[in-house]
Amino acid sequence: MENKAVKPSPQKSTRPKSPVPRTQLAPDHWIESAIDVLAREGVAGLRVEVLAKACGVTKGSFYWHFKDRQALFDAVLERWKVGRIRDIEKSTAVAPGQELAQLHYAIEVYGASRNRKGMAIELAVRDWARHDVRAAAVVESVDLYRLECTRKLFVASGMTDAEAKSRSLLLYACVFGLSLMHYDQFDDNPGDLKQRIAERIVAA
Amino acid sequence: MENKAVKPSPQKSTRPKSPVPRTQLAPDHWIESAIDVLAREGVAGLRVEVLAKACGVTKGSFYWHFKDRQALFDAVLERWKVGRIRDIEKSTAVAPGQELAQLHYAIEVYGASRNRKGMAIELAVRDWARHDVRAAAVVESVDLYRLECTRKLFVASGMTDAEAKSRSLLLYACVFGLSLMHYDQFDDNPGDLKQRIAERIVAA
DNA sequence: TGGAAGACGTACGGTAGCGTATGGAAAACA
DNA sequence: TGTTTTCCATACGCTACCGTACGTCTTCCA
Repeated sequence: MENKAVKPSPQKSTRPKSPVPRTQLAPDHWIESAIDVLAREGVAGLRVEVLAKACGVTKGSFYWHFKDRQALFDAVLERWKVGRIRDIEKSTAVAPGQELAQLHYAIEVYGASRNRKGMAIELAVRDWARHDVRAAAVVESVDLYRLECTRKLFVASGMTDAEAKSRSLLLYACVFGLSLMHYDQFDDNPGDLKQRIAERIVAA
Repeated sequence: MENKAVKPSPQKSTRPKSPVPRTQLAPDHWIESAIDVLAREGVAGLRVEVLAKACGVTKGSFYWHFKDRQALFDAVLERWKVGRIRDIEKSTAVAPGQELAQLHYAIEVYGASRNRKGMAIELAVRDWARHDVRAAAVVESVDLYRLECTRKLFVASGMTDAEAKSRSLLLYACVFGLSLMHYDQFDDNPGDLKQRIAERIVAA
């Protein structure tokens, strides 16, 4: 396995066509690939040589684009943060009178099975935040933004500010908490359970 | 650093007094130490040589008591499981008429700052369960037991079974979800927020 | 067209960790 | 007191990483 004098092999069968812009393209590719791995394996899976193999290159490329592993971590966190804030803005902008419907929609979206990867990233980042102050700071800022947005929705639907705050916190706590639990055997109609929970969170 | 011909040093200054029962004592010590590390660093921190140093011994001891690393994992999961079930039984046994008070107490206990380590273990095990089927099975059985116990409390307090199920799920989802979130900056009176949330979960 | 910079491959040293093999001390036992 | 069993230490091989040094190819530009 060692000292294997591999032939040069100029064409590594990867990179079949990308003759146009070589630069400024790779960093994004690294980050997106890293977020994929983050969703599947958590931050512990973000290893330089593994990512390189997943990208079809070697470490040489990585250390050209990033100072070190921590630089990739920072880039991943930053991209996650801006992505979350953009999504929150998009999903809490609503016409007057539709606030409660929008809150229901927000709850449903997080629990949807099509959003499995998004929730996996969410949980991975939160677990990351339990051991890393940088990740914790990002999670805190995202949480604050989310809580503020849904608080405004509750206020717009007629609640007091104190009540809106507690509802907002309840909403996200429940959304993330549900994704932590294993209740498949608890009820044969989980859709009904979720519906009742959403009502309890949103309804007056 | 290498090939350091260390002197035998028969007395390693550890084990100052334990002349009574040598056997059958170490395995528990390993498991308890492992759970400590689990709370602080997650399952990724459960490394044989690190644990050995924390216990004041070497790997030799570990591999005498455990077949391999997975055996320790299994032991940790088993101990956590029986500990959780014992606690649940203790905290959901209640005199008739006190069901709602007991539910409030359960919510408060999980969020209490004195229970920080317990919640850290809880989150570590749940993150573990996202990448390991054995941990997932343990979490599932514990969740099922918890959900059943609180469901009975809600039923005993006069709710329908369907409503009790959704409340039970809401309770634990919220408890675990809150511990995932960073909302220190969201409100200057988190106690009031928690109180309102608990009311929303429990009250009719 | 020839050199310079960009982008990547290869090889190396170093660390951390798993699991095994083996020796050795202490206790239990006969 | 001698032997066996417990229990642990030491040393070893192996793998997976991180980060660096350096070589190589391509592309762009004067």
